[in-house]
Amino acid sequence: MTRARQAGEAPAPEPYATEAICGRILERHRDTVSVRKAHVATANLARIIEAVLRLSSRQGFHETSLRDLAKASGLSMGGLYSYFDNKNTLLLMILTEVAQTAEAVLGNPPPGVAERPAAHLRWLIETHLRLTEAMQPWFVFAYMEAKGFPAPARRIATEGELATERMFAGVLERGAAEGVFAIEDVDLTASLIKPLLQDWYVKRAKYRKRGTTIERYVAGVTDFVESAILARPAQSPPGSADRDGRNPAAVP
Amino acid sequence: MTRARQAGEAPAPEPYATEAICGRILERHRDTVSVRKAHVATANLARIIEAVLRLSSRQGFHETSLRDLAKASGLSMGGLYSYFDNKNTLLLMILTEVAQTAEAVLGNPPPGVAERPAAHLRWLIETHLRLTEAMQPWFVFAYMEAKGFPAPARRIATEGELATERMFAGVLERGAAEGVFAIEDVDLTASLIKPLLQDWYVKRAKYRKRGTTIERYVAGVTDFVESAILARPAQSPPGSADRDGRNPAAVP
DNA sequence: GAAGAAAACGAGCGAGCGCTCGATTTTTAT
DNA sequence: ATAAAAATCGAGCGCTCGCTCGTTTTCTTC
Repeated sequence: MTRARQAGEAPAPEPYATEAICGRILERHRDTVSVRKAHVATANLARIIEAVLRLSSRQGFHETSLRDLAKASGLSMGGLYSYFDNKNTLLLMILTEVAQTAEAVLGNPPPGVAERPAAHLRWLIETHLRLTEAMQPWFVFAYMEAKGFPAPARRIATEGELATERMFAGVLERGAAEGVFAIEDVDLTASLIKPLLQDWYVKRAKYRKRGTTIERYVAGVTDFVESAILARPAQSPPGSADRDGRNPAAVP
Repeated sequence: MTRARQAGEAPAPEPYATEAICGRILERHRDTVSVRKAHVATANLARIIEAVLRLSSRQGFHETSLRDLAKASGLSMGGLYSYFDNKNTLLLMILTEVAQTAEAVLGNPPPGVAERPAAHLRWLIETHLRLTEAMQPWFVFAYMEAKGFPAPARRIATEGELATERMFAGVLERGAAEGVFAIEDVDLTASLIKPLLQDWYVKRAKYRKRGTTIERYVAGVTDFVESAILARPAQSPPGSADRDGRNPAAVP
């Protein structure tokens, strides 16, 4: 996904800065961006996307008019259309970048990790949380704005989600086969881990207000998940203890 | 919240049918609804809300025009305005109903349950899941559409969420004090349980496609949470096992 | 079944939307 | 310095939006 930089160009010190990400977007959309000088195009695209992420987080993408966006990004109405051919394309640029980045980062565990399910699971949790922290506005946007759009945009978002869920399911499967994890339903368990990770960026404001650090959250989720699924050799299987409180459902 | 019905009126057999809920909404908004005959108003309000929930789930509330809504509900443009004074009020009607129902149902455990934390936690999980299942379109709407709206609507939604989270924190706190639960950080754990419950209605389509029943999901979440937090007398505390795979974060 | 009240109707209003395109400014090359 | 090319500009177009209000239909009552 990330291409090697040309010699002489300064190496990006911060690969998840808006400008760096927009460089990658530009490569993927050279045909829709009519501005040819790369550094100008990258800088302006970064201002546009920074603005659209900020405005959309407040009022939603649909409710963000191109006039608002022009004002916030410092370009004119017509100027914007040098960077995308219509508003939907702008949305797709962001969604595909998020999906591709997530797949590229989470799909490449460091050597030695993938072989040990317990370590791999740990790495997936921590890396997922740190990636979404570094690109928080992007992931929130993808999560919130994917709904209610023409099929292609929706597809990209849900496919991306399923892809990472499948990574978790794969690790759990291998761990269960090796006897490291004790899991009844692998797919369901993978489904339950996903929202624990999404909560960190979807409800970021709540955790910020409480002063919860990412280190604390990583540790909390890791402990929670491991306590739930790690095989405990000298003990009865989970779910068999404390079977008292079975109450009739209050809702018919 | 639910008032006693007048004698002679048929008792509602299904308290979470759209019509029944709309009856309650009507009581709360008698002043904004100009139609005076109760059964006419209830029926039409139900058709309006059923339509707006359906259309919004596809395309979002903002993107649902009142012309679409008029067509889908079988009323005219002007007719709609006999039931709300502006589009925002319609949104607030739904949000407040969801928040009030959740608080009323979850805040009233059957006698005997609230005294035993383990049973109370179980009841909260199952009741939350069954309530959101019975009112799924309502909860999805509240979750998805609360963003990007004037402060009051946003407030209602986030307050409702925090209220139920506090119920969980309370139970966990009591259980930890009694030694039934082994929990390091009660507030963080309560925060982690919430998204497990929300996932059931937010990603309902995924679970439907997989054929996951609500019974299966209730059991899965209950086991997952209990395995993570139930005190295990004859064992080392959670988080101390398998501390090998600590890897450096891949994301700076 | 006629008269009054209640409810429903839908064309029309101003405003704001996404998008275009000829004019203008800035950059590059000679 | 100047001309060609690239980039930017912003008023204007057609359209849809939320909302109104005089008219028509339906229901109630005697």
